[in-house]
Amino acid sequence: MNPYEPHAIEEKWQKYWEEREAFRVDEDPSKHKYYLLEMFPYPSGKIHMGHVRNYSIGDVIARYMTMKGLNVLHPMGWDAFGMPAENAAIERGIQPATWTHENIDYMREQLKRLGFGYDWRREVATCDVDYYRWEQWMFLKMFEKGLVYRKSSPVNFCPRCQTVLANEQVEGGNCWRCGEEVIQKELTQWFFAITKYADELHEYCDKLPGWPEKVTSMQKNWIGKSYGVEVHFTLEDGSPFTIFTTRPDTLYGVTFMVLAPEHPLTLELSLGTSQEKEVAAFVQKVKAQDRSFRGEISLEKEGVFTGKYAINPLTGHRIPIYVGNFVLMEYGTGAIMAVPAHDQRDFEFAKEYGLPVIVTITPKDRELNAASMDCAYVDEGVLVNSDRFDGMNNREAIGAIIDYLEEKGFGTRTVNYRLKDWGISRQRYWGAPIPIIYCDDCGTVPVPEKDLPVVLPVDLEIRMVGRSPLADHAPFYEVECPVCKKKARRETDTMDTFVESSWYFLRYACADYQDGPLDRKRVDYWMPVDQYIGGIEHAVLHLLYSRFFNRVLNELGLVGVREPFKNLLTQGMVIKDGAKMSKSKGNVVDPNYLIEKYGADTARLFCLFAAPPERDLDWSDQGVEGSYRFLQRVWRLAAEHAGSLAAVTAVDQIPGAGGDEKQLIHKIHRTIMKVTDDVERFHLNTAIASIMELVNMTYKFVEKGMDGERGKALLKGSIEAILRLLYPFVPHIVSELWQTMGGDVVLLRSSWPSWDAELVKEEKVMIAVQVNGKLRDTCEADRGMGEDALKEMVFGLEKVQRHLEGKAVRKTIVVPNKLINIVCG
RNA sequence: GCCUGGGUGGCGGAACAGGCAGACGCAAGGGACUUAAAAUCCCUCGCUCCUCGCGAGUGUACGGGUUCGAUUCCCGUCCCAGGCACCA
Repeated sequence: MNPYEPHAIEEKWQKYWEEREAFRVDEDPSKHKYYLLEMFPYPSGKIHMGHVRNYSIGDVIARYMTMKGLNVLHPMGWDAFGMPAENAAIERGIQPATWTHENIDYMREQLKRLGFGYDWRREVATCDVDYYRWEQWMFLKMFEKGLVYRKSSPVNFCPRCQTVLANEQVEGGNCWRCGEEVIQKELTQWFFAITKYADELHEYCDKLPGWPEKVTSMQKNWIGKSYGVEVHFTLEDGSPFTIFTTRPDTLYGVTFMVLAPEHPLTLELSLGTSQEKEVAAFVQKVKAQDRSFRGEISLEKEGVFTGKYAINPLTGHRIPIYVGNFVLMEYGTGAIMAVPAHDQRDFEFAKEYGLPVIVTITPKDRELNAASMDCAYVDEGVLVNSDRFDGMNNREAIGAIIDYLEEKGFGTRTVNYRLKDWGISRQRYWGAPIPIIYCDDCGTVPVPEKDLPVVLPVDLEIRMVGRSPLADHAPFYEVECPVCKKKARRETDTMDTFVESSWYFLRYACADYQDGPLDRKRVDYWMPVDQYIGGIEHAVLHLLYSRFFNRVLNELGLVGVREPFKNLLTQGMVIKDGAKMSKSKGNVVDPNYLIEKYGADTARLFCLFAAPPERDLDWSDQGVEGSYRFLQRVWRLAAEHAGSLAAVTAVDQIPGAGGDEKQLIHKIHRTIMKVTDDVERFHLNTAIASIMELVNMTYKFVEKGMDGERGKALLKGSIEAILRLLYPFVPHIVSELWQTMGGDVVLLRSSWPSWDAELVKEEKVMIAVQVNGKLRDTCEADRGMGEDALKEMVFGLEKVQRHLEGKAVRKTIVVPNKLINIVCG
């Protein structure tokens, strides 16, 4: 028997797969397709354990689905634009393009050394002109449709990265990438109109049963849909003053109004009043504070009276208008009605400035006293002081009051979203150029389609100056206006790299297509992605952008489906010593080291066995040893008997078999059933555990001595089942052993084993025997034994007798083939 | 504060639909083989108590409830992780 030498066999089989293009796949309408996708990596330099885990899970599913006979698309590519390439350029004087491509080449080799089966013909790198040229094309189409526009607005800016960030890319006031505190800056930039799809994106969250609820609820939360009403108050001169509220049931309790400092009316209202100076000073002061500071929930509520009043359309009351630091311009109308009795924020503000409190909702069990309240009452109750709505439950009142407002023309039912449009301009070099030209005479002119692509020059010096190096590179920005042919200037910002990752999964379907962005026919064959696998960190970023982008492309006629990802699996992080692996923590395990020490199969097996995919994986060096030991055990089992079993025909059932043979047959079939079921549900850790059990039992079978030819045939049947079941997890060692045993490796790749439902059942079953719900004994019985026979047998047991002593049996519960519980007392 | 998850041995984790809690693996302890070590194989392994047995009790964050029976269902509490958060 040869010893298990992972390196030699892994190299051998990787070469074999490569030479035969084993994972090449073509569109074949006669076969069922299965599109399996893992989130593509950023080519940062080398593969880390998170990738190994993600791609190991994916590879199991891809190989399993292939074995089941599906036509499996399993592609890989590179999210290749981004800042680290520029940083490398600044720090080491290497061109971003060179750095990126070198990294890609190295990482591609690493993926191959891990034995992942991809159709490499479909590889895409987003920094290649052949990729981003189509993104520019899409940008132009979106421009035509009004889905992309330019505006000046305060934006999130990271001083370290020297660029703008989308709202989704700010985490608790800090940059999602580098952690630097984000500041606000007024900039003109390009936006994708994702809010036009806010409602649909929200609604479809409930139509994605294949997604973890955690992710859809995070997306819903992010979109932040709230139902309410815009109420038209008026100023004393009769001009309109509209606010948004979700609580029209409290309209009779309004005692003041508050405007956001940025609201255009704020300064206007105070003009000519005694408050003018004070308001102006307040607005100045608030604007000087940065947004993360203003967002602090603990921030003291402050405000100033504007000098003007509004009229409540329901009551006709004259209500003072304030400006306040806690009202946001970006949400609703930038103005609110304040009901201190039933809103905690309003309550705090009212207390601070001595404003009145009017109770309009009372709880069922007590009276509220406006004068003595120490916090707002925000729960359900019955309306009071509310004219015709008195006595109504406040939940019902919401609808009733909205109806009344609409009838009278005082308001309009409205839905508000927290989601903002997606700002995509980045003042960075290493990204896809935005295909726009600015002309003094013609204004903003899109680059004509025939002039695409706008190629990113790859031969300029990269410096850290707070704007794109492209802005200093005349050969790029000096351009003639496509309309009037006069001198014009090209847009020098590039697109957010999340744009590239919003459609790469479509390009895989037709990566070589040259006549357009996507080959509809091929895209239609493969889409949607049947299973998407990646980290939870993209729950709102990438996954929301992709859903938006796919919809746009669907409307452009490029894709047939509305939702791109049918099923989503979010895998957990890889943890060591209680923290995520990171250079700064010094707890990184290098995949190269693992491959060298144990081989790729062991690395894969450990990642899959140590925890279920969705959970965080606690790294354990001893656990890796254990996985290695298991593979050695499998190796010995198969390799040792390969010779003596060469001439034997494998069987997995023997009519009339008994004893150990029967037990093993049963185990083989039950394991096949269990592993199939587990893999379908992504319970890969338990799938491996049950294969281990079968291996253990097969060893025992060998030790007990096989019964001649028949036993050998069964042993071979068991080993073959083990190898087949193990193939998706550890394909190198299995391929080698399969070949050693004289099997056809091509066949192996398409033969997931099936089980015989009859053989899964055991004829003898162990019955748990309980007295008053406590386990007292177990006994063996024939499957399907009648209740009476079973009772007779069980009542005869000594331990049962002992616990029944002196007690009367009240009843007996029998769960067929499982349990009997005798209730006595 | 709100929305998701989650809490099971020394550890990672099992238990699919309410029916033997702790599969599988790691670690630990004991033994076999060996001149020795490694490797391999065998045994023990939730906790407590005792008369050490074919023993008793107890045990899935905590407190209740439903049930013959609850890790699983219901109510309440605590803790941990992630997300959102003056969003009107």
